[in-house]
Amino acid sequence: MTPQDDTALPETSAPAPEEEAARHASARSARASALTEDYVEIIADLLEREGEARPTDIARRLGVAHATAIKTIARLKRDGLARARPYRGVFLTDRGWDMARKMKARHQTVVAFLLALGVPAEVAEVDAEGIEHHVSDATLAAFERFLAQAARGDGR
Amino acid sequence: MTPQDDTALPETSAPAPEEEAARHASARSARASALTEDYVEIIADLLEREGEARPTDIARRLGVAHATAIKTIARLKRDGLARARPYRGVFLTDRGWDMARKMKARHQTVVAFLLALGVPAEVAEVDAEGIEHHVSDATLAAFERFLAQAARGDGR
DNA sequence: GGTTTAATGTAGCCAAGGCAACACTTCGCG
DNA sequence: CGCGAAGTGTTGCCTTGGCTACATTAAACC
Repeated sequence: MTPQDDTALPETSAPAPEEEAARHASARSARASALTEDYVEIIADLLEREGEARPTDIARRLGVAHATAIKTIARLKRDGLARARPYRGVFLTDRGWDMARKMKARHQTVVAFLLALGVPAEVAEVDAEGIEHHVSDATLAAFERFLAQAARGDGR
Repeated sequence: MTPQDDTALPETSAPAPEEEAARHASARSARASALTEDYVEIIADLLEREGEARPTDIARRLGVAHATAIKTIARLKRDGLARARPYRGVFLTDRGWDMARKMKARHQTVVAFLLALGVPAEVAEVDAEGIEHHVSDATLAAFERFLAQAARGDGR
């Protein structure tokens, strides 16, 4: 109940009301797509690795009950990202594949970036799972610049 | 159905099932706390800046209807993060202030880090809003190391 | 002091994303 | 070929986090 922390910080300037609202709206929307992106990414991975994506495997990978996965898959179908026929596995539409490719690249970049920063591998994987959905193209590009530079020998 | 995974592709290695599920569970739970953290952060900011935090202002900052804010505030109360009496504004408990301080520091670090990486200011603000909720202590520490190093003159 | 206006609160609706319980297909194996 | 196990699908329930519409309270201004 006591602020007490007014420790002479450079006092961030007062927020511009509309802009802050817009930022939060944007973060909310990213949060909303995050699950969809996870599903698509996992389905793509299963299709590539195993040749098929079964609801139970998807659920297992996500740590969720199979009923939940099936319900979400229905939404993916409704939204034109996946196709599926009863008992026949799940497939991606072209749009689904596009999203999957994008997310896979993004995931790899984020993980590589965190590792390059010195974050322990297990932590990097966990954090990347959350961060990847909130990284804009501009920030992703900055990550890549950093990686390229680090690869060039850190010297710059 | 065909394993075929012996091919020694440089491809990311097959996921460890339980671990991946745990990672996703972790990301889901971070997603769930994100909203709470945003509310607490904003309430703290309003209290420090204006001396009071009114539901309408909170709602405006978040870009949601006031009814939504009020409902969420009730949840914060239920969870022991805030206190509020009808028509008397919202206050934070000690736990609420703890969370607020943590999130504020985290936010500032993430923004500073992105800026240092060369991300444009507006983008950094937007991305930070999403990223800050998914950055573990270890990763935050890595961000701080980077900042310190950059401050020391980039050369290292 | 009464009236208008702004803020606050309440109610009811919706979609998402969880779950458990139950029913129905498929498929592998004896 | 049949049967049982594993996978799939359905149902109904819960909580969150949005919304609108309406009711109520507090504050501001004659």
